[in-house]
Amino acid sequence: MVRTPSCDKSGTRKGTWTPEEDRKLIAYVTRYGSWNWRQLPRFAGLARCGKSCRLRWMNYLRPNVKRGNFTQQEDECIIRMHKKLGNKWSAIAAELPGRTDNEIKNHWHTTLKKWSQQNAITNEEARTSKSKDKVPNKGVTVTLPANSSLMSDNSSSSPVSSTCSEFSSITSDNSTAASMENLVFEDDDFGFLDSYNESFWTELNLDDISFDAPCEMDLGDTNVSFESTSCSNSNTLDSLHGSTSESIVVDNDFGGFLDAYTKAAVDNFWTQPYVADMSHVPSELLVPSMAESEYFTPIYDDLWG
DNA sequence: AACCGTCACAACCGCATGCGA
DNA sequence: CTCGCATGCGGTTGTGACGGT
Repeated sequence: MVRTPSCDKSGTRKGTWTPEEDRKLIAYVTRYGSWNWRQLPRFAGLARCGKSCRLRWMNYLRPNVKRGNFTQQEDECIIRMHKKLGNKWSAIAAELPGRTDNEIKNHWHTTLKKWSQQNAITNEEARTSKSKDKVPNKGVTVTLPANSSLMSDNSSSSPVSSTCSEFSSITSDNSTAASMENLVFEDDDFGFLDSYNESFWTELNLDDISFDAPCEMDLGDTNVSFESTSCSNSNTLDSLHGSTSESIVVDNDFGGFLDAYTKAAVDNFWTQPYVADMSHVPSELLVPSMAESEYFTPIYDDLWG
């Protein structure tokens, strides 16, 4: 699942990002911001193109990126939005806080596309049979299969057919087509899953997932959790290089993201604005070899090492 | 145990778009 | 208006994991 690192002719690295590269990118972006992606790798000491840095940051390293399996609700939202918007992955991603367009796109192509197609066939068959019976058909129903990642081993008793009518089907009726953004999940909203599968919550770590609006700030309840259910590697950053067994859940405020690292960091380091006035950046930092210097290394060794 | 096909997903590539000079 | 640059977006590829034989 991991690409073999390689270099192109100009010496720019390609392929899988290493933990060390991630450290450098996080260190730079959290402190100075992404003021120019093309120039950033040079200043951050990364032998990567700006595009690659941006992609890595946007899809995996930035705060609020939610990892782990897609929930039933997310799956249904994706299917519904795709039906409505087509391959507008960024627009669909906007409806799913914490999910990236790339992740949604991959999930669609590997899983949901098939379901959707199968479902379309099923609906067509149902429509045909119903029309024979002269029964009105209201809207298009999308039912996720019981053997999905969420429905690992149960079938008829799946949440889809149980008490969560809000998500039990997806119709073309606009009145029920609320976006995920507008959905408020109370504890009870997932109550229907309680009787479903004991391993469900531990596998997905949904108890820490927040659907707060992106702009919502709640510093009093900052919730940052980096969880690993099976990986023995305690290095948080390294766990990013694991697969889907980890879920990284960060509430939607950047301060919270930074707070997660302050324990081991130099106290006043993180209190400085992460978007710095570059005129005050020590000149020695503004050279390609910056990251090879000792300037950052001790701090981030403490943070992640 | 070895092989093979499929799956999942990280990452790359090329084009589109936005914006300032 | 045009050009060039930076960024965003969607399609596609490459590779390891995994399950079946």
